[in-house]
Formats: sequence, structure tokens, C-alpha cells
Amino acid sequence: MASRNRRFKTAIYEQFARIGKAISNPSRLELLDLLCQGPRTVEALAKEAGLGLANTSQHLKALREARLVEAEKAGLYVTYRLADEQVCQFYRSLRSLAEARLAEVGEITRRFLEARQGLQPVDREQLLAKVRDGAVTVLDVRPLEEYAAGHLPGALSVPLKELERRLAELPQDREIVAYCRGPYCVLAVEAVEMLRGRGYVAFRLEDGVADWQARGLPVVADERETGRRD
Amino acid sequence: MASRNRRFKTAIYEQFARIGKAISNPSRLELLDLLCQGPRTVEALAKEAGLGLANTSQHLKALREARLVEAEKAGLYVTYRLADEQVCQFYRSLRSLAEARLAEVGEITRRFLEARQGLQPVDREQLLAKVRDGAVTVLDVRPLEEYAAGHLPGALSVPLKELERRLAELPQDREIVAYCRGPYCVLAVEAVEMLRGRGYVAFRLEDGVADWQARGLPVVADERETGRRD
DNA sequence: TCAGTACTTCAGTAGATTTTAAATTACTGA
DNA sequence: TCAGTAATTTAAAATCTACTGAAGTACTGA
Repeated sequence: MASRNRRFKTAIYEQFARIGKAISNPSRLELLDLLCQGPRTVEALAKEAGLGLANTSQHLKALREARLVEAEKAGLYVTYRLADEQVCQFYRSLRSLAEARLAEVGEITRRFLEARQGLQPVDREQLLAKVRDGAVTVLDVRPLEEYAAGHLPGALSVPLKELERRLAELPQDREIVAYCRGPYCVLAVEAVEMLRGRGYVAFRLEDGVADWQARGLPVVADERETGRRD
Repeated sequence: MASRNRRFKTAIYEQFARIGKAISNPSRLELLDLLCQGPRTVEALAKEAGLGLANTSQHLKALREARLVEAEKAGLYVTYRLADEQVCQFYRSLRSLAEARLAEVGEITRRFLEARQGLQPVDREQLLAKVRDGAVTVLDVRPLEEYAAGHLPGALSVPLKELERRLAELPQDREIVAYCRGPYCVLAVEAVEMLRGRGYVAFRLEDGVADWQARGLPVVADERETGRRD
């Protein structure tokens, strides 16, 4: 009887650990983070995360086996996406636990931003209020597909790669607030550095779309779905 | 520049993965679950989780290095406790993700309860309402220390081990609702089986104290702290 | 039918984890 | 000071994991 209880508990905790195992590897966490921004093919994920293709495929398999992501084949491409909104929430709760408990996270971020001088001291609440009120030009510097999958209301899509040659599209007399995937994504950091170098008054919003949404604020998605499923 | 970005990301995801690694092992998850009920010594944890002492000590070290738990030495004993309330929340969100995504969790639970016939079909909301209204005798069947660390308001503490010889304390003409550590703890299951065998009308509340609290309902803790820190 | 592309699987290796038993440390009370 | 207890550390074996390059599969378009 006692041993039946033990077997039950062991079986249950083994199931819980499947999810723990899935998120126990830095590369898989980066893939999960990317997938929180929207669906993507294996190649796109591999390139973005700086991994080999075979390796990426295997990590995605592990995530699939923990039922955190789903794959769909369309023609030559296999598109991966989060299995559920709850997965992104869970990832965000991991991230916030890490921020709260691991001083190293703040330390690493502080050092990184320091090396790119002066990007850190921005009053977040004030910035958020301006963004909410539409008092500034809001710039989404992620790749277009991610913008299409969901973006802040009124945000202008200018992917970082195109920013330099599309500067003309930005009003010069208004503050610019750039955002990307979240606090550990560097796209907005680079955008702000570049804009400041050109004389713009530019700030970085740490929140990504998922963070914004988690604060109960509105997010807009394009009609046409990007994951190219029909 | 791009490689500095890569190093930053790698460093950040490595930090996140420290927490993932900590919860990637079934035994460590069981320890975490137990610590959600309150502080405990290494020996108590080892015994409860059915692990060797050396092994338990090493798992606890891993949890400590991920800053999920803290240890405090008092005399011969080392008492471990959760480092923060947020850790328990995180554990609960892992559990609920596993319940939502892994059909095996429901399957294993269903089979286990089936083997102990007829314990599953209880209307949870109705039961909760009765408990909230005090219309039933609420029985906390966990060990006394856990009751002391926090329990439902008005609950009677009768640890499962003492239940048989303390039956006289229970009113015979009222329904009894027993609870323990949560949906995967078997103490309340055993208590209800036993009580029904003696002719009582008894039900099991799936929620543990942490679940109850997470629903925004009140929890009472004893004055004197149990973790024997001074 | 064939070449090319996207992805997966396989095999091998280097390295990390888990577990146990034995040795060690840190403390208490006699 | 010494025996006894709680916990940690060490060492070794068995088992997983992560990554690479090569081979295989599935689909497209010529």
C-alpha cells in the first residue's frame, strides 16, 4: 500500500520533471523565448539562436516531447509554435523568478548595458505612460513577421536591419521609443544607440510584446497569420 | 559587436537554465513540494521523499545553488526552507502547466484513484463552498509541524497517523472534509478511505494550503514558528 | 525523374548527472 | 575529552545529455 503510494508519487514527479528537463538547457530556453514572439521555421530558429541545424532540430524535438511546442509541416518547411499561451506565461514566470533570485542576471545585464554607455537609466513608468498615451513615436524593431504576429497599438514596424535606410520615415521632432522582444533582446538597444548617434531623442522600452500583454495592455495582430498555415 | 551580443544572451540564458536544471529532477521537485508546506530538516525531507541522506543533501545543495531554498543551521540540525514565496508560486505554475499539457498526469492520477475506488467524483466547487461556510468539519491530516506552519481557518489538526486513535474527537453527525498537501499527496485519500470505512461521510479536498492561498482565501499560521530558528 | 532544399535521424564522443558507500566535518551532551 | 548524531563531502560506477558530421527522408520545381 505504501509502495503503491510511492510509485504514484514517483510517476507524478517524473511527469513534472519532463517539463523541468525541457527548460534545463540554455539553448532550449532561447528557442522558447523566440517562439514566444511567434511561429518560426527550424532554420530561422537555428540562425537566430546561433545553433547548428541538427542541434536545433534535436532541441525542438525535446521541447515537442515535453508538449511545450508543436510542429506543423507545410511543404518543405516545418513551422514550430508554442503549444499554448500558458507556455509563454510559464517562461515569463521562470524569467521573473531568475531575475528575483539570481543576482547574476541583474549583474550581467548591468555590465552589458554599461559597456554600451548610458542606456540604462530610463524611468520605466514614465516611459510606459508616454507610450500608452501615444505621446511618442513607438518603433518595433523586430523582424516584420514578429511585428505581424502581434505588436503594440500604433507602433511603426522598422526592423533594425532596415532602420538605417528608412530613417526618413521617422518624425524628427518627436521622441522615439524603441522596443523588441523583451529585456534581454538587444535589437532595441542597437536601434537606440544608432538613433541617438543621428541626433534623435530615443529611448528603449524594456518590455516585449508578451510583457506588455501580461500587464493587461492591448496588443494588435495582423489579419493574415504569419505562421503560413492554411 | 555581434559576438558581444551573443555572449550576453548566452550568459543570460545560462542563468535562466540554472533554475531549469534545479527543477529537472523528480526527486528535487518532490523536495520542493515538501518545502512548500513548510521548513524541514534534511533527515525529515529524506525520509518523506524516500531518498538516502547523502543523496538528499546533494539535491538540496543543487536547490540552494539555484537560490530556490535556504539552509540554516541550528545545533545539530540544518533546516531548509523556500528562499521566497515566489518559489512556491513558480512550482505551482510548473504543476499547472504539467496538468494542462501532459495528459499522462491526469491519466496516472485517474488510475491511482480508481484503484482506491470511488474517491474521485466530488464536486469541487460545492465542497469549497461548504468549507468556506464552515458547514463541515475540516480536517488537516498532515503532520503537526505543517499544520502549525499554515492551515485553513477552523481546520482541526489530526495527523493521519493519529487519526485512528483520535476518532472520538470527530463529530459523528457532520460531514468531514479532509485535506493534505495538494492534489498529489495521498494523506487525505487514506484518511477519507478510513473514515468512510468507519461510517463517516467524508470527502477529500484536492487543494493544499498553498492552492487555497493562491485562490486568495485565508490561511492561518500558529504564533510560534516551526522552523526552530530563534 | 532528378537535383536541390529543409529537416530529421544516427553514431560517436566528450562531458555532466545521479546514486551509493565510505570518509569527514560540526556540533551536543555526558 | 569523547561518543554519538546530523549533515556534508568525496570517489566511483552507471546513466544521461549535448553537440558534430554524415546519412537519410520528404517535399518542390525543373
